[in-house]
Amino acid sequence: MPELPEVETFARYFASHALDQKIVRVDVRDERILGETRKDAFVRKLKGQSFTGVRRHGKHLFVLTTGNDTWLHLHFGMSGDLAYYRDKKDEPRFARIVFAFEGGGHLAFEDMRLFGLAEIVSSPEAFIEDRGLGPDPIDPSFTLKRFTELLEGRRGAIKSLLMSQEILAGLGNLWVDETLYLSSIHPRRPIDRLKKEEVRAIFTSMRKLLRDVIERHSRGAPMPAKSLYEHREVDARCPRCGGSIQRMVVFGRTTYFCPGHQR
DNA sequence: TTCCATGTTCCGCA
DNA sequence: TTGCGGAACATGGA
Repeated sequence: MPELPEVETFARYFASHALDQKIVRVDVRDERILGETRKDAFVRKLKGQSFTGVRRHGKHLFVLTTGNDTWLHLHFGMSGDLAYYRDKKDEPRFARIVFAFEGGGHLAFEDMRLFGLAEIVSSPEAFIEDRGLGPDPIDPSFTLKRFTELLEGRRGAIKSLLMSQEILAGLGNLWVDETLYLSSIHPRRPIDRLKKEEVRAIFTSMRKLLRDVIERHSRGAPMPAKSLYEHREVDARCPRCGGSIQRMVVFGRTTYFCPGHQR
């Protein structure tokens, strides 16, 4: 379940379970999760090291190791997850990489659909630069002014822009829909026809939503009953305006919205 | 059996 | 140059 709030949750999980323990074994169960990286090189870089800290940018997680200039980069694709456990019988079914630590703990990087990626990178900054990723929307330095600048001179549907990682890094299909639902903006609204106060509404709703979802994940709390998330179904009744939830395709993705209040 | 899935990339077309 | 539609990737789950 990996968009920005989920990856932030993974980052915290990683930090609270898997830091400062010597990696005694690296089991790559399916090499396809390594992308272009060769398995022996991957194992050589990590075995005998410890993880010492985590960082996140958008949907990307970076873990610093005691090796010089060695960061583990994880992307969770559509179905990636982390699981820390001591007893081997608790290993997840779709574990693709298992790190075994001195002391008996294990961290599995699981990913049923294999769209995820694990690789070694020299630094998060270099990776972000190479990939051309946009700013992270909950970074303190990301302001309404910067958001407004991102929209300048652009055309097309607002949903497409919010989904584009080179513009803004971290939102995906679910939380873009939720952001626009909260902002009362139609997913296909042309960017150049957004009023100033609508841009502000999107910015505010997006940041509040992302922080709220992270907080809910940390408590294991469900989304509010009035969220679109709980009503992603054609003809469901909109809990905000009583309208009828509809579905369409935008940016190649199934999009739920309420035509009653999203204009 | 068929459709759908929280992501990304590549290609062709306008 | 920008934006968009479609397909591909891999593997379930309903």
